[in-house]
Amino acid sequence: MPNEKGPDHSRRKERSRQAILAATRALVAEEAYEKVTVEAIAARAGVGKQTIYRRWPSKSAIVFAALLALSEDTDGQSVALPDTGDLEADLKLVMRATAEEFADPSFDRLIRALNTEISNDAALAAEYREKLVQPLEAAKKARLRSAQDAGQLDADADLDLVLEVLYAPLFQRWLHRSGPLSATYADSLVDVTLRAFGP
Amino acid sequence: MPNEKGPDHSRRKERSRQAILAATRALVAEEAYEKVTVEAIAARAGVGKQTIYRRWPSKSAIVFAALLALSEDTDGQSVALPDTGDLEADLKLVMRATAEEFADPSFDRLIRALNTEISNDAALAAEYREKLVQPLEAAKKARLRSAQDAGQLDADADLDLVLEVLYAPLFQRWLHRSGPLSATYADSLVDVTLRAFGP
Amino acid sequence: MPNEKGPDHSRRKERSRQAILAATRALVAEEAYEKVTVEAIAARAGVGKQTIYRRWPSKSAIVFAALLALSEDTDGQSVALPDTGDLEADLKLVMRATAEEFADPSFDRLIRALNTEISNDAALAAEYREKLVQPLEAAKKARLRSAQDAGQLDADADLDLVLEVLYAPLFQRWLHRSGPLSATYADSLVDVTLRAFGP
Amino acid sequence: MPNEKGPDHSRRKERSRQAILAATRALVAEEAYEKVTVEAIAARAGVGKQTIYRRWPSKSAIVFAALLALSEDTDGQSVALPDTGDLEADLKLVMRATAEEFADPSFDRLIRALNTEISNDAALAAEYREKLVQPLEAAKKARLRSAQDAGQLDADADLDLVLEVLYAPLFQRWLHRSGPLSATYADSLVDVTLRAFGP
DNA sequence: AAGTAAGCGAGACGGTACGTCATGTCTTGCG
DNA sequence: CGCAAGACATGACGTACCGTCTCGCTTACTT
Repeated sequence: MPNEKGPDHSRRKERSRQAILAATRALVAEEAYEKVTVEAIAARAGVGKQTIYRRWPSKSAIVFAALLALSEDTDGQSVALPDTGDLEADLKLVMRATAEEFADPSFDRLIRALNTEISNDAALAAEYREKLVQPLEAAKKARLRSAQDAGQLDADADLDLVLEVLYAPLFQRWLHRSGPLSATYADSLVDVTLRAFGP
Repeated sequence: MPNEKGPDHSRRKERSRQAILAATRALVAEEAYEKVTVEAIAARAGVGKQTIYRRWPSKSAIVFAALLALSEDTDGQSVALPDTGDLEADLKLVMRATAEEFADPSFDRLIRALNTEISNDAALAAEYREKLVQPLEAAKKARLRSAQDAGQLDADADLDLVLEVLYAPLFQRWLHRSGPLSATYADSLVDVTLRAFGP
Repeated sequence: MPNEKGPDHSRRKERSRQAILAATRALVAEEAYEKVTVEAIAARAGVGKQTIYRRWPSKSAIVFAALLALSEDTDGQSVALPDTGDLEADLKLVMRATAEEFADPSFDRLIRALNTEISNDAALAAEYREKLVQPLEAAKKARLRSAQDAGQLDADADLDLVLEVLYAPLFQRWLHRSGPLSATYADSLVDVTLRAFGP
Repeated sequence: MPNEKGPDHSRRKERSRQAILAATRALVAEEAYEKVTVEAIAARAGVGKQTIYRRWPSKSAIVFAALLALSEDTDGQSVALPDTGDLEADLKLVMRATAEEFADPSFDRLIRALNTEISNDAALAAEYREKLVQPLEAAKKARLRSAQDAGQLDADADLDLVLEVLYAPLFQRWLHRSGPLSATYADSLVDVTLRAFGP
C-alpha cells in the first residue's frame, strides 16, 4: 500500500514532464549546448520555469533525463545484439551502425552535451553508467560470451577490455574529430580486436 | 623591424600575459571549470579584464592558451619517447606514466576542462590537434616505426590505428571514470596492442 | 427564493471565511503589508488558496474585508458619540481615544495597510467611505448638530469641514509620523476647531 | 583632499542616473504604481538592471529618489511664498495652486506612490520630511511669522499647528477622494484658519 | 445508515518580476 | 601611452508569488 497523502496529479505531471523532455531534446539537437537555456526550454515546452526547477536541480540533470528517457522508450527491444554465429560479421554490423549513428548531426550534439555533463559530474557519470551503459554492455558481453563458447574468442579474455579495445578508438575519434568514422574504419576495429583476442 | 616610436612595452605585455595564464591554470586546477570566471582570473592575475579580452576572444581560448603554454615550456625535451630497443618495456613505461598523470587531481581538472572545450568547439579542437597532439603523436609514431624496422611490429600496421588501440581505452576509462587506471591496466593495453599488431 | 437542489453548506463556508479573515488580520498586524502573501494567509487559515480566490478578487479586497468585518462586529454599540452637553469635553474625550488608538502598533499596521489600498484603488475607497466612514461621520455629525442646537457651534458651519479640521491634522501627523499624537495635541485640535466654528 | 582611489566615472554615472530617474518618473506618472517594474524602468532608461541595483536597494528608493530629484531642480526659486502684506490673499493664492496641483492626474499618481512608500517605511518618511517637507514648511512659517509681526495672526500661535489646520484637510480630501478640491474649498480652509488663529 | 454532490485542503501549474551573477564593451585617470 | 579599475548593457539564473487548475477527501443533507 503506497504512503501517498495528497491527491494524484499524475496526469498533468506526466504531460508537462514529457513536454519538457521533448523540448530539451529538440533544443539540444538544434543548437550549441551552452546556448540552450532553461528559459528557452520552458518557453518551448509551454511550461513555467518553476515546473522545471521543481523536478530537476540543474540544466545538466534535465538534459540527462531527456536523453535517458529517450533510450528508456526503446529498452525492451534494443538490449540484444545479433547472434548469427559469425562473430566477425555480427560485430562489423554493429560497429558500422554505431559509426553511422555518431555521424548524425543532431545525435552528435545530444551526445556531446551528455559527454560534457558526465565528464564534469561524477554523480551523473555513475547514473549514466548504471542506467544506460551497463545494460548495453551486458548485451554486448552476452554476445562475446557466446563467441567464447563457440571457440571464436579466447576463453580467458577480459570482456571489459575487449569492449574497450573495440569501442574506445571509435569514441575517441568522434570526440576529438581526429579522423573519419567510415565503415572501413569500423571494420578494422573489429579485425584488430579479433586478432588481439582471437583463440 | 620593430616600431621604434614609443617606449618598449613588450616587457609589461609579457609579464601580464604570464600572470594571466598562471592565474588561469591555478583557478582551473582548484575549482570546477564552470566556476572559473574571467573576473576571477583578472583579479588573481592583478590585471584588468580588458587586458584579457584584448588578447583572447573567450574563456575557452584563455584556458586553452593556458594549457598550451604549459606544454610549450617543456617542448624541447619531451618530444622523444624512450627507445631501449625493447618495445614492450618502453611502451609499458610510457603507458604507466600516462595513467599516473591522469590520477593527479589538478591535472585531471585541467584536462577535463580542455576536453570539454575541444569537444564543443571544432576550431579549438583543430588547434589542439595541431599544436599539442600531433607533435606528441609524431614522437610516438617515430618510436613505433623504429619498432617496425626492428621487426617487432607488423610492417604494414596503420600507426594511427595502433596509437588509438593503445591510448583510447585508457582515455575513455579516465573520461567516463569507468575503471581503475592501474599499472596492470596500462600493461594489458600494451599486451593487447602487441598481440594485435605484432609481426 | 433559494436554490433548493443541494444541501446547505453554509456552516463550513462561514467557518473558513472567519478563519481567512482572522488569519489576514493576524498577518497584517504582525508583518509589513507587502510581505503578507495570499499563500501565507491560506496556510495560516488552514485553507486552500482557491477558497480565498473564490470569495475575493485580490489581496486588497481580502485585507479590506478583514478590517470591515472587524468593525462590523461592534457596529451596534459604537455609532453614537458621548453627549454630556459639554461639547468641548466630549470632543476631547473622543480625540484622545482616537490618538491613543493610532499609537497601538498592530492597529497602526492594519490601518496603514488599509490606507495604502484605498489610496491606490478608487473603488475600494468608495466602499470604505460607504461602509466604514459614513456611519461614523453620521454619528459625529449628529453630535455636532446637537451642539449647534445648543448654541455651542455656529449654526451655519459646514459640518464636513468641521470634521476635517478636527480630524485631518491628527490623521496626517500619524500617516507622516510628523509629530507626537499626545493628549495635549488632541486637546489643541478641539480648541482650534471650537475657536474656528464657535458661535 | 578627497580619498578617491579609482578613476572618475562621474560623467557616465550621471548620465545613467538621470536616465533612470526620468524613466521612473515617466512610468509612475503613466501607470499604476504596482505595475511599474524595475525591469521596465531599466528598459525605458536604456540601462541594465544592475546599474539600478548598484545605486538603490529597492523600487521604493528609486521612486523616492526620482521625486526628490524633481524638486531639487527647482530648489532655489520655490522656497519663498508670496508676501504682499495681505495674508488672506497670499494664502488663498497658495492654497488654490496647491489644490490645482493635486488635480493633475500624473502628479496625482506620483504623489500617491510617494505617500504609499513613506507611509510604510519610516526611514523614507524621515528623509522625505528632511529633504522635501521641512524646507517648504520653513518658507511657509516665514510667511506666517511675517503675518504675526504685522498683527494679522495670533503672536502665540503654534505655527506647526497652523500649517496642519491649513493643509491637512486638503491633503486628506485628496488622499481619500472624499470631496472636491475646488477653489472655494481652498478659500474656506484659509478662512477657517484665520478665524482660529486670528488676533 | 448509506448515498450523494458541493465545497474543501492541497498543491502543481503557466506566468511575471524579482534581485544576482557573469559576459564582453567602454571609459577614465594613473604610472 | 598602456593598463588597472571598474561601470556599463545584456541576458540567464534560480526564487517567490500570483491567480488558475485539477485532484481526491470531507461533510452535511437527503432518502
